[in-house]
Amino acid sequence: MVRTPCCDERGMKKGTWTPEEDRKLIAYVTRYGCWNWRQLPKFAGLSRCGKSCRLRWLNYLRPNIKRGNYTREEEEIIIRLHEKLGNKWSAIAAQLQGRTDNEVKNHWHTNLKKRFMMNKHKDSSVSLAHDDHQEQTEVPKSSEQKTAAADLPNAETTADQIPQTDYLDYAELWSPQPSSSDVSSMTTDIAVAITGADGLVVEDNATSAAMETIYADFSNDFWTEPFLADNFYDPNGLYTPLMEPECLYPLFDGDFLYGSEQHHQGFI
DNA sequence: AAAGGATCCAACCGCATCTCC
DNA sequence: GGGAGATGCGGTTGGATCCTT
Repeated sequence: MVRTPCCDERGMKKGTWTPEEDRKLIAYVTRYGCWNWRQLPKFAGLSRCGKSCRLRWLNYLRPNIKRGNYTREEEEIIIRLHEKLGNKWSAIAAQLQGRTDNEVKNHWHTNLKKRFMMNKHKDSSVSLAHDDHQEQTEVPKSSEQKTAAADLPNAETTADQIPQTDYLDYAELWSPQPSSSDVSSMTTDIAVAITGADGLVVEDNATSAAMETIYADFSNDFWTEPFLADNFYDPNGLYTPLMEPECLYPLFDGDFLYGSEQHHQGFI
């Protein structure tokens, strides 16, 4: 959204991603997987560094990314895990299905931190002893973080299973915004979302329109025309990536990837 | 209505860690 | 074991948008 497009000294484009770039990246990763981020932009026809492609995919384009408002439960998990782990955003995000570390980090800095500190300040007037404990846990030493991370609950862990502290009244930390269960948009199934099926929400920002354009484009040429990377065919098979399941759209599991007419029509 | 400040969040940067040879 | 390259992670930036005056 934000950065002014520019190029670095090697001609690599920087700044905001265009719908066309998104389309290329989605097309490539869904078809070939993210086998090598360094090489990927070259084969995908992108003038971006691999790092930028990876970030864009992981934080924005990959499937099952939940966007929009956070639920009470999600905020509770973030607060509790942040107490326990510190700024281990990836570990925290791992406990929140569909949330990225970047998004969790942003949400913490823009919403939760403020309220957390206010609450902390309020409590400090009540109990200094508790505050001391909090100072320890809020900025854990790296070794302590590692230990805590090793103790992390698995992805199925609910907020109730995470140890609570006795000095926080989480009820005062909740966002005044409506629960995301009411209004949040979720790219649980991007492929379905872009079909415009009844009852489905799309992205609530400018990119949603871009995404629709991207996938609309698919109906025109992506599934019927050879992909750009095919033009770079390497007889040694170098271009052929390992298909990493986590890099694929769930919808693409099974026959759709290979052209199921039924799925194809649903997708478009 | 306009100006200025505050907020939000996508994206970049640099360092840490992992993996492979 | 160690060096090089790839990937992951957290801190930070900065422009768009929202809010207040």
